[in-house]
Amino acid sequence: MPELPEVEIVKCGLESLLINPEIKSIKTSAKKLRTNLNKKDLSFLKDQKILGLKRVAKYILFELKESYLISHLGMTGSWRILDEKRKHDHVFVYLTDGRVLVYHDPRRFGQFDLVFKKDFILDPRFSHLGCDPVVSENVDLKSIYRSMSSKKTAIKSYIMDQKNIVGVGNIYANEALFRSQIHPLTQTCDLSFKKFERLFLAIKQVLLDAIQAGGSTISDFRQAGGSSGYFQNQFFVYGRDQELCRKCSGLIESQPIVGRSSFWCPSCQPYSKIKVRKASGRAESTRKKTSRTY
DNA sequence: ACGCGGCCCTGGATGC
DNA sequence: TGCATCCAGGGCCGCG
Repeated sequence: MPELPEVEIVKCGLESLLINPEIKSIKTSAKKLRTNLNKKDLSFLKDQKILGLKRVAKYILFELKESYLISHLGMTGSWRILDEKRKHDHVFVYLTDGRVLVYHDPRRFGQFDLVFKKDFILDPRFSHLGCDPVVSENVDLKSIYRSMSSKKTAIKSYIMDQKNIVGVGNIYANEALFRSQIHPLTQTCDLSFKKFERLFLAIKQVLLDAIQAGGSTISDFRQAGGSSGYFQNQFFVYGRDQELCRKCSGLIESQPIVGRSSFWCPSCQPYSKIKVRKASGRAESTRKKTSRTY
């Protein structure tokens, strides 16, 4: 299930496969993906040179002269150079060097689109994205924290919302919360700045570690080219319900949070509401100090 | 305005 | 063995 690390790895894999490539034509299967290229797009894409690849959040962008061919892997999307046709192959990119790049997606949650560069900035999919913990420099944590504190939702759901922080899906949200010792149900308004800062660093680190390990391979994810990642061997909590915590040997617990399976260690991630509350005078002074310090 | 549940979709696991 | 049911989840939509 591709989150930021997996998408980054697929993008890098595609970069290495596509040296000086030119699209001859693109064909699609009749099956519906979440969004498909239409006939007009397909005719526009003929004879276009691929100038480069970018990753924006969990999207892969094939940079063309005036436009971007957008690919989102959804849950089970993958790219490979066509060897033999397989069930669930949906998009075939015929290159002028004779090779065929093929997009495979059993669950068909993937998306394709063509967006002109001039329209890119206004595209609602890209205009509301939060910061990218892996590539953004000088992230203004204070301002994210201010906006977060005014909301009331489970922190896990908050960090998975691409409007807030991009690239974090269910696996890495669980793992980052474990690393920063925060219970996933903690309300955003109850989290201190210090804990949020710790969480943000944990998110960044877990994403970087996963990239380093080649991503996580759970059932469907494959790198461009087909090899597996091995970050799944380093999970502390994800998918480990009722197993022993690798840190304290307590039992990992699990429960859906906002519709997504969530895992935590109750002793490493105690659920508490410790925060500097705004109501009291004492809290107010601490709050002032907080905003000065950070 | 914002938070949350439902939905899309298929393959694998589980239950009977 | 074979069929039915459930579960996984990224992002969009609609409801309260």
